[in-house]
Amino acid sequence: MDFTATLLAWYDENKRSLPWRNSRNPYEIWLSEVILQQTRVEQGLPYYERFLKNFPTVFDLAKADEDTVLKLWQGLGYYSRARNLHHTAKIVVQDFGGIFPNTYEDLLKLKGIGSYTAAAISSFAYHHPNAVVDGNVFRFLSRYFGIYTPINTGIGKKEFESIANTLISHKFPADFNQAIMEFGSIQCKPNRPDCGACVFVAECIAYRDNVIHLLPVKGKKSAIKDRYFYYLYIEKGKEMALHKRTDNDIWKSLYELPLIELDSAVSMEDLQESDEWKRLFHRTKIVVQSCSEKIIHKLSHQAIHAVFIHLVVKKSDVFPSDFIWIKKEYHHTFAVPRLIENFLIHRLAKR
DNA sequence: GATTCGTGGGA
DNA sequence: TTCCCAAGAAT
Repeated sequence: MDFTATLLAWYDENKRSLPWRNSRNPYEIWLSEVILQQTRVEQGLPYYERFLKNFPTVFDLAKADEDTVLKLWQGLGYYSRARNLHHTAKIVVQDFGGIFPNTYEDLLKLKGIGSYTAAAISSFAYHHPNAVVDGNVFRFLSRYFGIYTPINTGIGKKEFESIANTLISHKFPADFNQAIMEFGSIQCKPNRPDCGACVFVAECIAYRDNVIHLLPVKGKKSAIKDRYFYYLYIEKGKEMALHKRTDNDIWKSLYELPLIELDSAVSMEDLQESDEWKRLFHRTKIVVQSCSEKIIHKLSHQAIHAVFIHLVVKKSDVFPSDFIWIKKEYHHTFAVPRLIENFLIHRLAKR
């Protein structure tokens, strides 16, 4: 058997049953692919079900508020995906009458759709022979062919896409793409794959050379930056303050507690000497109720050192206009980062 | 083209 | 504890 026949035979025997498989609805495929970007199937699956239930069609998604979309996305991370998803839904409805583009090139023009997702939609929905290259495909092909080009470079990406596009079955492009990703995910795993059970072991260059654990090659990752967040849980009667993040930074468009960010860890005394603290509270006498232990929230490239400070202020106190005052019991209707959600649910609920 | 965008699970 | 990394894309 040749490569494709071997792969498709393996897939037929070993494929998982997943809700977006066998769908040829471009909206459902697009939704699943965006949710699954840099996300494990098990983590993304419940989000896929919820999105499809709340937004059965692209028209439903297009007419929703961005805040509603972000709330449904809460906890999944990489929130630009949700904003781009919503933006693209509106484009598809307004410019294309709700019909998705059906070529790789036109799909690539949409926000949130890169080379992988364009290939996925064009092959799964329209059976066009565009090869998907995700992390699973990088790993499998780098080992099978013994390729040491770093996969996280432009050169590497082009090289592997070129190879995948020469391999892809023109008769079964959708099944081929599903199969090669499934194979990388289930059989050609990152750690200690069971090469004795592999249908490609006889031809695998990395196995022959005993370098399975060295492939794929990746360039070094950038350093982790430390940041120091002092979050203010400000109570004013039955209300509390929130703030919406708008900068091009982590958690853009999500809500959070009012924040003082400093460039180092400081004591409560020093915090109250900071310019931002004075700007917020110079005209009022606030009462500091309590202060949490430092919580270290780890992201891919940042470590957030967070402290939550509980304050009580008077009805007459005035604060910046970008503060949003909400009834305390409504906090769960706002999309917030996990760090904030954990505080609101666990710490706050204990009172 | 190197960096930056979250979160959670497993070794 | 720490590190890796998972159906990538935008800048």
